[in-house]
Amino acid sequence: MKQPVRRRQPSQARARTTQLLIFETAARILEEEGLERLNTNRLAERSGFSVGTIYQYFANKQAIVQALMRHEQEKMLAEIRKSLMTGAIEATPMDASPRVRAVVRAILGAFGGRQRARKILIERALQLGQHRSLEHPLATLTALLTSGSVASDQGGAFTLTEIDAFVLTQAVAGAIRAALARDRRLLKQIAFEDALVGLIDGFPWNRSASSKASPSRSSA
Amino acid sequence: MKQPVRRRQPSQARARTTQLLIFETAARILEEEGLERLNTNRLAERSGFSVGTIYQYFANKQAIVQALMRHEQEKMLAEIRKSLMTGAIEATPMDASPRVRAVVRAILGAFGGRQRARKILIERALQLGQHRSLEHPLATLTALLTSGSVASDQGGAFTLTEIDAFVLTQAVAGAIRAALARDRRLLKQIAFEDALVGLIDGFPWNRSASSKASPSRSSA
Amino acid sequence: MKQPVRRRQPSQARARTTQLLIFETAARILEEEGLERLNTNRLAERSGFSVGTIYQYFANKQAIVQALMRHEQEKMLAEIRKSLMTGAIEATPMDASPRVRAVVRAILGAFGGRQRARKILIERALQLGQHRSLEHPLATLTALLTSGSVASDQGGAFTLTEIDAFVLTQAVAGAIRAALARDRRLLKQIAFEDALVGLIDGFPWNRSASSKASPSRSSA
Amino acid sequence: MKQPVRRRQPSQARARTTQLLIFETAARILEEEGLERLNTNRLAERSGFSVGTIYQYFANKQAIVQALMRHEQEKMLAEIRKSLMTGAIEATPMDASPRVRAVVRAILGAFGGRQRARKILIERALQLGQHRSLEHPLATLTALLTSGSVASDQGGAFTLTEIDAFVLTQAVAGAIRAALARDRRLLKQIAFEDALVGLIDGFPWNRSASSKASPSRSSA
DNA sequence: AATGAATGAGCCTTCATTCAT
DNA sequence: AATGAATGAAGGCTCATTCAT
Repeated sequence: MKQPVRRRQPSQARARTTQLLIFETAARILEEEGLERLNTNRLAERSGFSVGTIYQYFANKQAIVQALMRHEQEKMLAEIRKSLMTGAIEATPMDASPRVRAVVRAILGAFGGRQRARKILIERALQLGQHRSLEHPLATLTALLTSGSVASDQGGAFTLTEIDAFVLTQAVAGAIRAALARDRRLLKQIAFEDALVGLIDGFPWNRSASSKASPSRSSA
Repeated sequence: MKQPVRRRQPSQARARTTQLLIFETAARILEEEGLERLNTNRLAERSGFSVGTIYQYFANKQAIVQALMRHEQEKMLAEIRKSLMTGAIEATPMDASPRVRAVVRAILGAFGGRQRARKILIERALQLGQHRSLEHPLATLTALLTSGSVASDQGGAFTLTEIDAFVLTQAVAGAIRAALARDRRLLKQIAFEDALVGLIDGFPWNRSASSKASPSRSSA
Repeated sequence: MKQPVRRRQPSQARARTTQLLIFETAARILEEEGLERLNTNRLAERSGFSVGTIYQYFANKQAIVQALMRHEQEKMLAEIRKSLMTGAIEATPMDASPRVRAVVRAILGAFGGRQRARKILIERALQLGQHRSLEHPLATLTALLTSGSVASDQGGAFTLTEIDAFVLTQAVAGAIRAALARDRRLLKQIAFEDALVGLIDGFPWNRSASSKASPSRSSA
Repeated sequence: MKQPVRRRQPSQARARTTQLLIFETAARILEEEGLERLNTNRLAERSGFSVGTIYQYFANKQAIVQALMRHEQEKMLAEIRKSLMTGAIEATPMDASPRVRAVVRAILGAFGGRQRARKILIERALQLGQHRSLEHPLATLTALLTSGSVASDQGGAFTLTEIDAFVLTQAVAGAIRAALARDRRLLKQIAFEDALVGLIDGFPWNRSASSKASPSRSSA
């Protein structure tokens, strides 16, 4: 209904900080009070900024939620990227592939661990038919996985076929989504993390790297 | 401030019709426009009744949604009951157990096939912590399954243990819930129906009856 | 369902003005149209502000009425305080104590002379069981009367015992309340004012200043 | 706004009963739930009649309240009349004039002892500027008192001047009204009744009948 | 005579958004 | 850049009143 007003492209450091604080506040409200209580006045109140300021950065309420979603996805991707590059975490003893676990942790720890907020944002994105934007980080992850820049735990670099990468990422995303839909506390349980690690770790990509596929799986 | 006002228990035929029309309209709005657009004014507008009339049947907005949920559940249960009693549907050729398929169809066809509405209502019930009320129809179904009144396709009556019935019903409900969470169009695909039929049909209940492996399947 | 929302503490000059204008309008509606017509829409209409603005200052309708009551009481108290300090008014010839008359005028002139509004507000406060808050200004007045800071017309400062002050203030309040209950036009008649002045003036407190009259009282 | 619809003049016994039951219910609601809760739907619910029936007897809500007021006043007058005629009550020992006490009791007992309802009705009548209708029963009482048909306790019949009757009735009405305004529980206290009896009994009418006026009063 | 389903104006309240400062 | 007072559309709900049965 409104002509889209050009919003300030935050270039200054302060401006960027302001935006981050708004995101942080919004996520907190979502997590603690729910979607219904996320209104611009409350956001202004809890963030310490005035409504006016908020509207200096976002065209409208919807834009806030969408930008928050994108922001969290980007944070998650950055974490995953880092994990893939370094793979350096305190590995659980007997852990087949610490790098895989690092990725899983990055995914599960996304949205600052705020699972209620995560659920709400995903739900909302689906509602608005933004399946695409939901898949975007997955696509990026897929690109990473297939780019050949990933070092295997056995020392050699390896790549996934696109199909394999797709299936793998969708499977992980699906499991998380289902857990959110059923009981979001699942995401904080180590058994759930283990299951995901197992899922990824058991995937043929590792095996194919070591050139020995699991027979039981191939017969499945 | 207000004490919950007793609402008219519709006794006249007209009143009952009105209530059903309100339900129908609410479900339609849920399906076509979403939860956010389900407000009393819109409901009045689309149903053709005035707001006042609506409030003669429901104490408040929340009560409408809850009553709708209960109503749909009851309709579903009635359908299931009927299917279990007669089992007479146009069986798909090669169908092992037409009765099972009838039940599955009743479940999948519940909510008038309005899967978005179904999803919203389930979501909301879970949000309100009404896991109990969600399980109520399943419990009833369980009772039916364990009551011994169900005639097997092989001619003899048989019963499920409570545990088995619980697992079976929860499994079906879980599959449906997951499908709703992921892509509600799934529920309309024959493959999904087949999978559910397979799930139920393959369940040990049949086997235990003939105490060997399922003959119905081997005959399929 | 709602937790009481903190309303803006008006800090800017404009905000304060707005609040006063809302009070003024509310009082006018009460006086001219009665309690039943005091609704937020009408208040918005007559004040020239929007409903939204009104709700930026008051949590709900009830809060408006209560705040108005408190506001009028405070105005009255301020007037009384001033009268007690200066006592300088154009004294009616033969007037024993111009200061007393000033106080009486402050009391009678309270609520901007809007006696219908005054009656409604008092009635309502009593209905809500807020006898306490009704007595608060009287208590303050009592404190003033017993604080010793009041200069007598005969030159010496004097004080009332708490009991005497209580009786005196209650008597005045009672007379006014009764007049409001019977015929609020009474409050505008000079004879009524005279009667109150006589009541106060004839009260032993003056006499005790001249160190004769009832010794038992002065010793109290 | 509406053309005044002719309402049924209740001629049948049942109709009269219906009307009385409506009155009774309205009074009860007023007493127990207050003016705000006196709405036609509630009235229908509590009386057991349908709204439609109520509207068969009263043109609108206002008419109900007014008719109730009139009805209660008439009941009170009838009681007074009876008291004046017979004077036969179980007289308290030492009671100067049992007839006077009977009248006082009739007045205080009016409205079925429902003082909250009484206060509301009086308040409302005043609000609507119906001072006239409020005075009507008093005028009738005055007429009774001046009609010479009242037998004195000393045996001879006597009469009041119109002025005296006016003052007397207004005084009593005023005391009651003030008591209602301040604390309606007063009306149920025997001391209050005593005070009224004393007021009436001490009035010169009795004395003048016995041709000895009270000296203290003449000096007043 | 009686019923009660239906009506809808009107009230309270919230919140996204604007704009003067 | 930031503020926050002001706006008003929109939504929940009540209740006096009508009318078909």
